[in-house]
Amino acid sequence: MYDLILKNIGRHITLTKREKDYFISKLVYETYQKKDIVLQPNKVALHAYFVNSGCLKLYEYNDKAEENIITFVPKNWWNSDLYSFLTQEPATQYLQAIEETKLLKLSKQNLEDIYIEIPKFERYFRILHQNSQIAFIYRIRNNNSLTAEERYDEFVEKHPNLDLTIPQKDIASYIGITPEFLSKIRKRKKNSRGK
Amino acid sequence: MYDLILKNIGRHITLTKREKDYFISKLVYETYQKKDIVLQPNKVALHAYFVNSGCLKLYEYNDKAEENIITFVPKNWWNSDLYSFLTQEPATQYLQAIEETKLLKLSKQNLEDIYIEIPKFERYFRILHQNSQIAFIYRIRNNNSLTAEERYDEFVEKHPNLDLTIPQKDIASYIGITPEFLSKIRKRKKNSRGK
DNA sequence: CTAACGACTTAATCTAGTTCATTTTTTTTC
DNA sequence: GAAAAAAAATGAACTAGATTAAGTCGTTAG
Repeated sequence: MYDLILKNIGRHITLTKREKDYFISKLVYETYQKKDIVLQPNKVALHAYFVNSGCLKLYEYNDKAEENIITFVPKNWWNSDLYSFLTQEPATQYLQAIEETKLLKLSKQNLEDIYIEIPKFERYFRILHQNSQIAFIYRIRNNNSLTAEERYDEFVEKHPNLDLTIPQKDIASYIGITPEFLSKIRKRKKNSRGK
Repeated sequence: MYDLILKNIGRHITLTKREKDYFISKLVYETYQKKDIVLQPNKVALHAYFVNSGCLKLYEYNDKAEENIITFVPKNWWNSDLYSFLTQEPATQYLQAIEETKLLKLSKQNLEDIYIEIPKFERYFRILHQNSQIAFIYRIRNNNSLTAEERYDEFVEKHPNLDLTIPQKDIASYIGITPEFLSKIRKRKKNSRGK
């Protein structure tokens, strides 16, 4: 149950048995079914979530009432509405299970305690945020310089498993196009492969 | 000379006099003139840079040989080619002064030493990366759901000073449109204001 | 079992933004 | 301060992708 998260942490920092136990004692295990909402706007993001199995999507509605997928949160990743979690103001983002998903949740208060008790965790999360920042820069670059088709190719390459399980419209939203246009792209691909 | 950076750090962590001196001893002060290149592809990003005065731009060329502005780095911000800095592989990004700019540079090795000597710095950079991540998510959302004109408005609102000093084509690149179209947007605005 | 709802497809039409080519303005350089 | 170079403006033609609308499957709930 805690293997995955401990292994994840172990890639960046080394913990003693006691520290591991302390950390784990701060986590709460939860299971969500497909389409269950983990976090929603107007509630405060009291927790950060680690995906032990399954997958979440993080999204928001824009002023045109369109669903806007910010990112998928697959197994072995942390996420939350980061701004809300940081400031403890109401969230603007939804976090929702796209399949049966098991989470380990960590409250803001417990995390603050952990930072004090085991400062190594500052390093752990520093590295994670640093990596995320790199990934988001990469994505902004892609959005600005690739065509929709190229972005789709990248997505499939990066998440070969997700391409099958998640609704196409969610992929479309993630790469910033309409579902209709993604459908067109796929058709184009199928034809050019077929000939 | 070190006031700005110490004040910046002081917003997140508290240092003793000795720690401040230690930290400062690891920094190197440098002045760049307008258009000087601070970092370029195929060199390794050996340093992270703190802008003490002036402003940098961080950009990359895509495969169509177009300049792609990732971000501006104004006074009081850190930056580098983060991926190269992290892995010590050759950079892919340019870091260039857009006006006379004074930098404090910190080598990867010195930073590693600082993390060991003063672990509080893990916290400092954890918070900075966390904030950056939030800002990049916000920008991805804007790129996906706002029109070019709305993005331009946001840019001007957020960087009222930059709007005047940097070339229009750089703003266009930052918000992900062609310089011609930005020119058109500006004309439209001028006309609608004038009437 | 079937109604109904959501997801996907298709196709016609439309438009925000691009491309290309030319001219004007501003900035740089010597 | 003139010449050269870079940046900005303008406008016409074009296109990637959006919008709208209709039709086809699946899947789920009753």
